[in-house]
Amino acid sequence: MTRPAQFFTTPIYYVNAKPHLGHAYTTIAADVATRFKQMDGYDTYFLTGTDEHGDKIVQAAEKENCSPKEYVDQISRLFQDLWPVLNISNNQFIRTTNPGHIKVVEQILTRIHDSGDIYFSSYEGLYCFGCERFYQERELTDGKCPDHGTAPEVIKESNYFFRMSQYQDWLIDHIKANPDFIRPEQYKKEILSFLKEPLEDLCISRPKTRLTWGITLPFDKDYVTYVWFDALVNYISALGFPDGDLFRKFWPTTRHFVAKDIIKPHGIYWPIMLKAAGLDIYNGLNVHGFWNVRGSKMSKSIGNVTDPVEVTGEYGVDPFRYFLMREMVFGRDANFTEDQIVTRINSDLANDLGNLFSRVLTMTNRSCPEGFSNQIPALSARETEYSLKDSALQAVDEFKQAMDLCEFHNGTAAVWSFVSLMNKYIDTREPWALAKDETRRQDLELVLYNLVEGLRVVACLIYPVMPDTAKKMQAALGLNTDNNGLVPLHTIMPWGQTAFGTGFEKPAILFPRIEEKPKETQQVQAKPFKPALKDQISIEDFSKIDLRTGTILSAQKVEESSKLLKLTVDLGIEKRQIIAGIGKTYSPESLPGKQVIVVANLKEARIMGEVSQGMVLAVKDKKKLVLSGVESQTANGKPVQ
RNA sequence: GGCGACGUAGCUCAGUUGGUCAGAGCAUGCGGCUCAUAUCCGCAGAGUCCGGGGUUCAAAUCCCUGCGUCGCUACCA
Repeated sequence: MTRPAQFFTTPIYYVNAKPHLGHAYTTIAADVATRFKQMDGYDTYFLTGTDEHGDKIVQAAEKENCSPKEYVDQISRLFQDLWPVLNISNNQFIRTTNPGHIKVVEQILTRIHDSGDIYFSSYEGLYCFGCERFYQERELTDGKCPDHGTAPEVIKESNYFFRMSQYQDWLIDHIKANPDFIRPEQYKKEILSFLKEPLEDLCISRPKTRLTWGITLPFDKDYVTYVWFDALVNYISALGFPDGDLFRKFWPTTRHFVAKDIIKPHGIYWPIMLKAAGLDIYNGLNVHGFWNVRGSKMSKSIGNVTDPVEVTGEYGVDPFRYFLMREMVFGRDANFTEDQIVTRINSDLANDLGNLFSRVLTMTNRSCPEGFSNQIPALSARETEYSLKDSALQAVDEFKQAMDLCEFHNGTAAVWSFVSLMNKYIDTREPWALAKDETRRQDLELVLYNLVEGLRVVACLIYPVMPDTAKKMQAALGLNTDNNGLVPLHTIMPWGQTAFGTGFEKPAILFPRIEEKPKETQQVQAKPFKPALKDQISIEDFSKIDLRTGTILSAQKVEESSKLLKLTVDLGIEKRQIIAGIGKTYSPESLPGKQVIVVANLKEARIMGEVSQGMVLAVKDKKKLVLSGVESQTANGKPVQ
């Protein structure tokens, strides 16, 4: 009998920054799903990798004084090195700079080009050669490039476009006909609502005069492909499209794990690309939410970008994986704080499971140093009264049901309900009392046997989330761990697999408690995961900025704008018109008379059709912008040092 | 401004298709046990399920509206 197949992927991560918590979560989730499916008898394949082309990479490489290839090698290495640390069991790590991948991208492009869904279209635009980019007319200042002060040239640029609109109705039908195509439900709704608007064709190329770090179009050597075909095709190139064994076996079973920010490319562009290329559509998309850190979205400027390497170093891999799976409702956003991870580790792992493991094995070791005697089955008359079997069975069922739906929080919760039940069971049966009464020797053994059996079930179920701990527990329980902790789901349940006549070692501590919580809090504040500041600049850099005092003379709303105000500012020597995005915090009437600090030598810009000759300084606090002024009234136009 | 969410006990949040849905964990208080990593077990708190309106025999759960928070985006020089 052949085993059913299951293919899981993570997105290929863009190598413009080192891995953070979000990357770790997606990858761990996919890993947990993979390990679960393996338990459930599936033949799995698990793919992750890095996305390495594009303009941003070229720029980043220039900054680092190295070639794009050297740069992407370096960052991609960080990802490749992280996964073993997090116990990720991926079968392959794909890079979009791999020759094999590039070849498949060319094939797909050729197919779709041949079938007529890629067309060439030229358009005229205003192009500034200095900036190497097109400008909209409203972006220009007096018809000139705001950066270079030169008139942009009207040039005709042509690009390749992917005709998506004709597949729109097909996609809507496909999504509706396959309820599992996009999960959870809320994201399916979101995609369908996107699809209510007509789809525009997708620009899929860049001329080599503008971008060289990419894959050359097979049908036009002067162009490289841009983002979509380059990146998404990794999912099939990794499997050896078009005729690899892996491709045939796994492709139809694909489930992609993605974060909610990239559902559009995955939920719309990708299926349409596949359809246009005449390929099977992947099976489905599992969409998860974002991790906020300490209450706000991860961002470099807030300084809360969380490094999974640091967290793992602090708390260990398994606790980290457990926390991520237990705390986030798959699909929704969740919050990550030191306090919460410490609480989870202490209460769920150390107190509930770790302590249970310890107390059961210590008692068993003491009461039955030679192991259980095999008279226990004879006690079947009392089995119902004493058994944990039904609860264990329920835990296994609920676990399986939840894990199948990627409801990892519910899966772990089901296991922990059982753990909690075992703790209650001990309280009720009072094995320490039984141990003092020789006449109740058999009752004692039965109670302990049931508990050891219960631990065995738990040790098997936690494998997808905490593979190391699963193995450790199984070893302590005298089970075979040749398969590194993986025990087939259907073999867990026959109750009574614990061997007779073999004693147990005194157990090691599974999860040490993290003590001194107040101290922890202090440490967190004293040592943020990452410094919040931008790179250092020299005094020369700073002196280039000409800051002056100025007084707002008048202010009015910019029409059709929600937060832009048009200010007239007296700089002493001259008056300036400045457009400022402070309309959410300040009303126009409240501004005249206020003295502010102005960046006086900022290039002119045109915003919403209005000229802006400078910028007023303001402090950004969440969405609020608070103007920065001077401590006491001064003359206008004075330099700020 | 547009699009999308979210607003449930002190805190963090569960509550797919409306009728034991008023819940869990943590924190707090009291009580119990002593096998165990000072762990475990039991009990308690009375929270207008953001406000208002509507649909319904019945709504935290559906519809409308108001307020608040957040994300994306547009116009953050």
